Amino acid sequence: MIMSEQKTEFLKGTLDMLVLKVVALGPVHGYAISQRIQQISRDLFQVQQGSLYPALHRLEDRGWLSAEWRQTETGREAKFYTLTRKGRKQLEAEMRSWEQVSEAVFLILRTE
Amino acid sequence: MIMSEQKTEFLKGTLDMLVLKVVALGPVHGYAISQRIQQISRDLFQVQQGSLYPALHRLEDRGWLSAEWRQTETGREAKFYTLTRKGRKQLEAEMRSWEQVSEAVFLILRTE
DNA sequence: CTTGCATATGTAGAATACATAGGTATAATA
DNA sequence: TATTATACCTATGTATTCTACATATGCAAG
Repeated sequence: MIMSEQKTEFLKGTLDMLVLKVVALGPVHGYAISQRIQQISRDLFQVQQGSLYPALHRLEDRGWLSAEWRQTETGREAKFYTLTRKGRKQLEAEMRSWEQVSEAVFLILRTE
Repeated sequence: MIMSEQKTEFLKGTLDMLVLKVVALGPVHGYAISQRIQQISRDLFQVQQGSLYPALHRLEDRGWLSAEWRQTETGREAKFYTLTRKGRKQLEAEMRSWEQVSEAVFLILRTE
């Protein structure tokens, strides 16, 4: 994941959660996932293909996503991903975890 | 860094910033840094020594921290770290970056 | 019709950071 | 005296991600 002209470190570990979240909005193929993440984040995040596709396979292997070849609106073959029930639970857990972490980080950053 | 009974992924990349921030509060030795991070985060974060000391050396190598052997209040020798000017700039940059990232992450998580 | 672009998926190799697990040594305390 | 808390350190393994590359299709412009 790239942050335009910025350090990317903070994103480590969030990719899976962000992908799960985008898929949770409805079945999508990989390419569209990276576009949506970029759009919603107002161009701050840009998921590289070399990060995205391994991540999708990883999430599928873990049973959090299921995949199916379908046609896109433009008539092309693409692999559409859907969130499984297990994936939804995982997403919820990760979101709770993220909130706790970001809160604790802010606690430390605010300390004087 | 450990999160009690939770996933640690989200912390990746934040360790340096948190360490810089704690050192910014005043000169401290490594062992105390890990304790403060744990205290301030209300036991959510627990920095392992195998993560902390390499991180301190990394930050020192980059010129963000300077180190000096002194005596602790209990009369023991310990390596006290101070934030350099370069380190302060780095910390400020990382904090700005973190805020942007966490905001963008929330943007995506909130999307419906 | 062919050139180029956006779309779409994938892998190999390297970099990085962190955790695990081990080690040394001293002061305090039981 | 033995154990615990303090205080430092490194070697190794692993997971994630980036860089770079490879492949292929649909469509529009010329």
